[in-house]
Amino acid sequence: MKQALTLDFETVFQDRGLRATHQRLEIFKALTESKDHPSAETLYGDLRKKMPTISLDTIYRNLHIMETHGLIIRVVTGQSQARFEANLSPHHHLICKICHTITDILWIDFDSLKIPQKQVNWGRMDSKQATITGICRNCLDNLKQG
Amino acid sequence: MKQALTLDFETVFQDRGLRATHQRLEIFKALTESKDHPSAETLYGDLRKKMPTISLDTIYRNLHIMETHGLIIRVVTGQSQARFEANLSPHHHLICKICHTITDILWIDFDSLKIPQKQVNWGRMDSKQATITGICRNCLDNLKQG
DNA sequence: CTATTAAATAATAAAAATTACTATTTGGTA
DNA sequence: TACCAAATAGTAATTTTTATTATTTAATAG
Repeated sequence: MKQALTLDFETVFQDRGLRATHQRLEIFKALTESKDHPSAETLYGDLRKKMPTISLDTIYRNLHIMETHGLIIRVVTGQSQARFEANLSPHHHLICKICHTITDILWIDFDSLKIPQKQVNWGRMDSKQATITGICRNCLDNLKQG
Repeated sequence: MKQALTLDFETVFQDRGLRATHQRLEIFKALTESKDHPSAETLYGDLRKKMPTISLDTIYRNLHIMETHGLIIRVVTGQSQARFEANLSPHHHLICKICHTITDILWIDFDSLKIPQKQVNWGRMDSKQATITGICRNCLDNLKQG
């Protein structure tokens, strides 16, 4: 079972002419297993527990490679740090401006919405995404207390 | 006419208990007059032509202050550089992933869309924004040529 | 199963983007 | 006109990301 999963990850890269290195597999696996849209720095911290010698450069390089190969998505935020996810199914984001938590949501009504007629000649549109910003319940509660 | 405009800008800050300094007025004016969602660095380059001694720190500090006072918006992008605008009316963005140009669009159908019922308890939602990413007509033409 | 080789990595440095520090200047008020 | 807190310029320090290079490793072919 676990063997089969590892093989899947390997072929994902090999099918694209990319080497299935240990670091690369672990970075991708971490992204597929996490739901918190980690930054490069966060991934670095997490992965060093299992691979103490992994370098931050390797994280950034592989995130960039996976992004250009469409294996992961760079989440559109207003933060300075870039955030990533491996969830490629159509979904959208709730972003808390206090704790910077990003929550995935489904929004079928938005997915089926047509882009305004006026913009059809803008160019090639690859994806449309909705971002809702505000303050999450948890941070709201903290504000009331403090 | 120009005098009246200057007075308006001044009261915008004074009403909020902020000093109407020359630098602050010029930064805000530059944002209200530009349509290209400039970054701090871009504003710095532009403003230095008229105010050679203005510092980058002043740009960043004032952008942050204006953002927290709701006078400008930090545009949600996938870039490392932050981008800003003073257009506060509801609108959305087309972002070219080649030249990073940001184009404003109106999208009334999206504006009137209700947020999924499932998420009503997430917290306090302040704004919802649609971001469409792709490659603009200009960059598409360049790709075909090169 | 070993040798080969180009791709990938670790370690480090550099660059880019943002924030902090401090002496000086300035806008608003008295 | 003088005062004073707020804001600025100049500089340094952080944070975030990308580049450089010697070494290691995955894929392959013998």
